[in-house]
Parts: sequence; C-alpha cells; structure tokens
Amino acid sequence: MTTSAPSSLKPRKKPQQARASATLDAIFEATIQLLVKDGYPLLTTTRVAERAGVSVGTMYQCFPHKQSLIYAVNERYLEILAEKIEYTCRAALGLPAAAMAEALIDTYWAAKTERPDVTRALYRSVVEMDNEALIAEFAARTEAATTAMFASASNRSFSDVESVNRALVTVIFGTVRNSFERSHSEQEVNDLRRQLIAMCRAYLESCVG
Amino acid sequence: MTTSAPSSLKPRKKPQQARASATLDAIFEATIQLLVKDGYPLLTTTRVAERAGVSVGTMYQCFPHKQSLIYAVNERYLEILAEKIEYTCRAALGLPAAAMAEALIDTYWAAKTERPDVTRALYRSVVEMDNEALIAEFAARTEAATTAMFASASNRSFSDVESVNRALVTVIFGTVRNSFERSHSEQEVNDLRRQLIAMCRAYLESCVG
Amino acid sequence: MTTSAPSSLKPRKKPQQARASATLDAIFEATIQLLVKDGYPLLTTTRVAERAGVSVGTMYQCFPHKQSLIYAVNERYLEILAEKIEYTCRAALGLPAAAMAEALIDTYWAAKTERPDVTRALYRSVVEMDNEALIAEFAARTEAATTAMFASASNRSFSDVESVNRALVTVIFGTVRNSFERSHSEQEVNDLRRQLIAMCRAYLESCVG
Amino acid sequence: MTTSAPSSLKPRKKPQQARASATLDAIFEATIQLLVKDGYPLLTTTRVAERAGVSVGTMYQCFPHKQSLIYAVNERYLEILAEKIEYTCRAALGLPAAAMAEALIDTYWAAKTERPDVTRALYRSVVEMDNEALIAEFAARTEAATTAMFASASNRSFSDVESVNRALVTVIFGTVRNSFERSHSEQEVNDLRRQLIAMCRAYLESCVG
DNA sequence: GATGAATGAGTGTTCATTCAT
DNA sequence: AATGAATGAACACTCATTCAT
Repeated sequence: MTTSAPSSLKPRKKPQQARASATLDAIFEATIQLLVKDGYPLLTTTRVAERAGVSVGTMYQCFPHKQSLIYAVNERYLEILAEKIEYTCRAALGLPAAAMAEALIDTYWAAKTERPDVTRALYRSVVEMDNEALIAEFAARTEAATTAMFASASNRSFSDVESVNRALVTVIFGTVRNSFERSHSEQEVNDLRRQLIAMCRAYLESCVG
Repeated sequence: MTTSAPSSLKPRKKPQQARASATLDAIFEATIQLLVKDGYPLLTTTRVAERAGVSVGTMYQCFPHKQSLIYAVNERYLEILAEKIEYTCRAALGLPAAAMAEALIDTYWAAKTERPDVTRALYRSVVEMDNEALIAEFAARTEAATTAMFASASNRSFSDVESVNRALVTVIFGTVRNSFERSHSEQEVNDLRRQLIAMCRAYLESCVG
Repeated sequence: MTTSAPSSLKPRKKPQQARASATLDAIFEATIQLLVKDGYPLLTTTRVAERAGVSVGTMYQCFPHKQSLIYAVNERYLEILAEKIEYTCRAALGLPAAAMAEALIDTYWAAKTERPDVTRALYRSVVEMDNEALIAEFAARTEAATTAMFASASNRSFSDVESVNRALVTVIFGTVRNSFERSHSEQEVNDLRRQLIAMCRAYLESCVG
Repeated sequence: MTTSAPSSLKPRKKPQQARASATLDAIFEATIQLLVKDGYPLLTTTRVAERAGVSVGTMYQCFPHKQSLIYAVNERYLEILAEKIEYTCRAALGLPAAAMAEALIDTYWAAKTERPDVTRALYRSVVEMDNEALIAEFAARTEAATTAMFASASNRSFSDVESVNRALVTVIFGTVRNSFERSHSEQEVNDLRRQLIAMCRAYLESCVG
C-alpha cells in the first residue's frame, strides 16, 4: 500500500546544505504564491524562478521538470498535513471514540482553513501530475495513525475497527473538501462542522462492538 | 445563491437546430473521450475538432474559447446529475428520512460510478475553468430538491431542516468524491457505502425535532 | 541498396498545391542562404522562417523538426545533382571510355562549382542529420547511371565493369570534394582537373578487357 | 601557405607539465569517446569534463571555448596523421614512383581505418569549427613531404613535380574519404584500394618527364 | 456558413560560460 | 590552482485563435 513516488518526479537535489534548503524553500513559496495569485495555467517555470530569486538553471538543478516541482510542492504540503494528523492521533490515544473523531475533525479542518487560498490552489494544481502515488502514500500514513487511535478507544471496542476507521476518515476528509468547494458563509461552515461531529458521534454510538 | 455562468464562458450557440445540436453532441463526446484517453494536458482544440468530425472554425462558432468548451462539458455533466438527484428526491417525498438519505446516496454513487473514468477526467479538467459559478448553481438546484424532500419526511420534523440538509448533502457528496480519489477495492467501496448509510441513519435518529 | 529515408525526416506536406510549393521553395532558399551566410550553428528555425517570409508555425507544418528541414534541403540538392549526372551519362552512351570519364568529371565539377559556398555549406550541414540513407540512395542512382554508361563504351569491354566503375566514381567524387576543402588557386584547380582526367584516361587504357 | 591557427582557437595551456599533459590527454580521449558514442550534438562541455575526470573549470583553463576543444582534438589527430605520412615519405625516398604512391595509399588508408568510428566522428565534428587553417596547415606539411618524396623518384623525373604531386595527394586523400562515406563491403574496399593503386601507377607511367 | 492553413506569442528546457569559494 | 553551483540567453517547438477563401 505504501507506494513511493515515481523517481522521475522526485526533486534532484536533497536539501543537504543550508543554502540549497533555502533555495528549495524559496522555490516552494514562489510556486505557491503564483498558484494562489494567478492559478496553474499562468504558472511558468520562468516566473517561478524569478519570484524565487534564482535563475531558471538553478531551478532545473533542483527539479528536472515542471512536473516534479508541482509534485514536490504537493508532497511537502501533504507531509505537513500528515504530521499534524499523526500528532493529533497520538495525543488522543485512550480517549473516548467520539472525542477522537472530534479531534480529527478539528485538526483537519484547521489545517485546511489556515491558508484557504493555498488549499484551493493546490487542489487545482494537480492536473499535470500523476498524483495517485502521492494520495496513496498520504492515505496509508493517515490510516495507520487513525486506526491505531480508534483501536485504543476507552469506551468501546469495534467489531471491525478498519471498516469504521475507513468510513470516518473518508467521510471527514471528503466533507471538508466538499465544504471547501461550496461557497458557504462562515456561519454555515461552523454549523456544518458541528453537524459533522454530531454525525460521527451518533455513528460511533450506533456501532457498539 | 443562484449565480449564473459568466457570459464569456457560455457557448455562443444554443442548440436551437437539430444540426447544431448534433454538432454540439459530437464535440462534447469528443472532448470527453480525449479527456479520458489522454488527460487534460493533451487536449487540444484541433484534436477535439478532428475527433468530433468538424473543423476548428466550426468549433469556434460554438465555443469562443477552449475554456468555454470545458465549461460547457462540465455544465452538461452537472445538469444530468442534477436531474437525477431531483428525480430521486421527487420519488422519495413522504418516505421516512433514513430511506431518503439512502436513496440519495444510491443515486449519487451510481451516477458517479457509471462511467468512473469520465468522472475522474472531469474532476481533473477543472483547472482552467472558473468553476465557482457552476458548482454554486448545481448546489442551489440540488439543495432545493433535497430540502423539499427532507421537509416532507413522514416520521419526524426537523428543528432546522436547512442545517440538517446541508450537512447530509455535503457529507454524502464529499464522501463519494473522496472515495473516488483513493484506490479502494470494490469490497471496501461497498462497505464504505453501507457505513455511510448507517452514519446518516444514526445522525437522523439523533436529531429528533 | 536503395534505402529510403526514415519517414520521420520526410517533410510533412507534399508540394501538391502551387502555394505550398512556393512556400517550400522559400524555406529551402532561406535555409541555404542562412547556412551560407552564418553557418549551421547559427541556423535557427525562427530565423529560417523569418527569412522565408512565413511563420514558424507554417514551417513546422511543412517540416516536423529542424532535422527534417536539413534533410530535405540536402535531399533536394542531391536530387538535382543526380539528375545532372544521369543526363550526362545518357548523353555519353557509346562514346569512348575516356570521353565518358571526362564528361563525368566536367559535369560533377561544374555542378559543385556553380555555387561553391552552397556546396561548402551543405557539406557542413550534415551533423545533426542521419545522412547514411541519403548518401546511399544518391550512390545507388549514380552508380546505376555510370555503370550503364561505361558498359556501353565503344572502344573496349571491361572484364569487371562494376569494379572499374566504382573506382572511377569514388575517385572522381572524392577528388572534387577534397579539392573543395583545400584552398587551391583557380589555376591549381584547373590543373588538378586536367591531371584527374589524364589519370582516368591512363587508368582506362591500362585495363583493357 | 603555412597558415597558423587563429589564436582564439588555440588551447590556453601548453602541455608543459606532466600533470597538465595528462589532463589534456584525458580531455582529448573523453571528447573522442563521447563523439564516437553519441555524436557531436550530444557533446556538452560538462559531459566531457565529467568523463575526463576533471572539473569544468579546469577544462576551461585548458580550452577557453568549446570550439577550441574541438579544434585541438582535430589538430592532434591531424598532427599524428601528418607524422605518419612524413615517416612514410622519408622511408620511400629513392624508390620508384609507383612504389611511393602505393606506400602513401597504404599508410593513409591504414591510418584512417585503424579506428574508423573515430575517423567518422571527427569528420562530423567540424561544424562549429573554422577548419580552414587546420586543413591548410596539414596540406602544407603533407605536400612538403610528398613533394620531396616524388622528386627523389629513382626511375623518372617529372616535368612538373608540384602538379603531379598535388594531383596524387588530392586524389588519394579524396578517394579514401569518399570511400568512407559510402557503405562499401570489405571486399569492395580492398578492390577499390587495388584499383586506386593501379590508377596512380598508370598515371605515373603516362607522365614521363 | 464552414473550412483549415496560417499565425506568433509563449513555453519548457538546455548548456556554454563564469566566478565565488 | 581547482572546483562546480549558478547563470540566463537562446532554442526548438506547440497550440489557441483568426480570417481569407
């Protein structure tokens, strides 16, 4: 299940030196800014390099194609997101199941809402990229963490933890994404979040093991 | 809430004549086929015209830009989807709420699964297109239908039908989309569908008005 | 022996229409002029198109790559050269062998000297191009014509016409090319031509069949 | 006639030190290997340096441009070739003229055939380089040696040694080159060599002084 | 109306060359 | 002296769009 990225999409240079790492950061930030400002179709390698303050040549030293740049930006984004989820899951070990679901919802929603334009821009940057592997790896990491969490629930044991877990994760992540695509008011979003929590709680209560 | 499409994205020619309509159909079909076969980045106007059996010139009569073509294809897709949902909602009027949710889930899932490659291809075709308006219009139509449905539920009355409805719709649509992005096995997908139904039922039972 | 050109190097558009043919001519002429003026390394597709008075796009309509352009220019050059040789060979049928050799030398030398800068430029344009096929085809056509010619010599029959023919052709063509690379004075060139004729005559007299 | 190379194409550093000379050799060898393996268009300064085991910087110490590298490689190749010819000419002093011609043919042909891929690769490397001077210098050295040789012929004295010599040299060198461009079988090549020797002998016999 | 040849701005990418370390 | 990361001008090539026929 842990598919690793196609090597052709990997950045060439690992951030071994401080300088190179700073360069990578600048390139990532430039990419995201341009994605947010103008959208994917106007994202050219030249403009990214310009805004990052490096030459195109240097950029191609780090990323052998435009694709690999996009890939790396998404990879880093998902890496950070996965870390947040793992952290939340560890922190919630042993709590009642409903509290776990609520923690997961809060974390995911907060992460996505922190820079909503970035979230949206990255959702849209995916066209040219083979993102199957990326998604699969993120899913694998995430499900490992959430499964461990729900398995440790204090108040109940599930007959089929994997099934319940998969349902919760898919529902939560999917709901957040969908809520992002619709232009809800802030109040509507908050209400939606409450309803989602309620729904998960009801669901968990309904499946006593 | 009923935002209509930006006029620049609308096809120039409405399908008033049989001939024109056949042309439009051919163009739509060609677009979808190419999208499925080669993906958005390889979709060129020339290739679409070729495969549709019309000249580029003719295609530009119908769609003033490439964008408007993509827009129209998505619009038509959502139009059909909305009709299916409206039909389901009308048919479920007066049933118990849980049956309504189940019917909605079945319809939506079936529609998306019917031609899964098309579903995926269209999800990915959205880059160049300002899809806010499209989504908003679809959401408006859908919510009108589902709200009317849930308001007619035989077994209970909701304190806040709009809130419950928004939650259900967002959760269901979001879950389906997310399940589409993950590479679940057929068995996992079926199980997920059952869990989603269970979740909605538990939720509906928990919010007795 | 008659190897035909790799299809990837062939021009896309056959000169079926008067317009297209004029375009092709303009492109060919532009290519040759730039080759003569600035040499291969400065020959860019943009400059060729500019000088030919067409857009790059149109040029790429005719020639799918830069390579195919260079290939076509050389092909056309060799085509004309081959025709001249064939004409000379036909005209010399039945003459004494020495007269044939002289006619061949005169024709080849004149053809190459007509536009010496073009000759030199094309010799140098060959780097990026797989010219094996081109040379082979030219050689095959040429040898067919010269073999037929020498076989009809009035004064003698060769024990091995093919061998004698190959020797004469290789020597003559090679000598001309080599004389082109050295910076001989006009007088030296004329003398060289006389000596070459003398050499061929002496050779032919020495191999009485 | 003794034109020396344009100073801009000369290598910067003369092989004064053992170390530098080893570096030069490595660079030359790397260049030739890459030329043979991938052809001129894929020959980049970086790859040459890599394969030679030196840094680009060091390579640019030795050769101020890519051109000068190519120039130097060809220069060295012609230097060795010229030495072989000079050696042969000295060894043949006083022999009959026909034997001289045969010795010259043997030497030249052997030198070119020793590493035929190198021969071909260098022929094709000449595009970017102003090779007039190189050829001229080689021609001057060569003609001095051959003229001295033919002037010492035991059996006859030529009315115009320079003219005869120029003819022989141009014919022999040109024939070998041309035979290299055509795809002759080994048997055909051998026969061609015999015919060329016969031709030179017949020619020499015909021009008794 | 319909056609499709022509356009040319704009793209990703390379690679000879430099220069701070 | 030696290095090799950084540079950026230059290139081959594409493709949305137009418009003469």
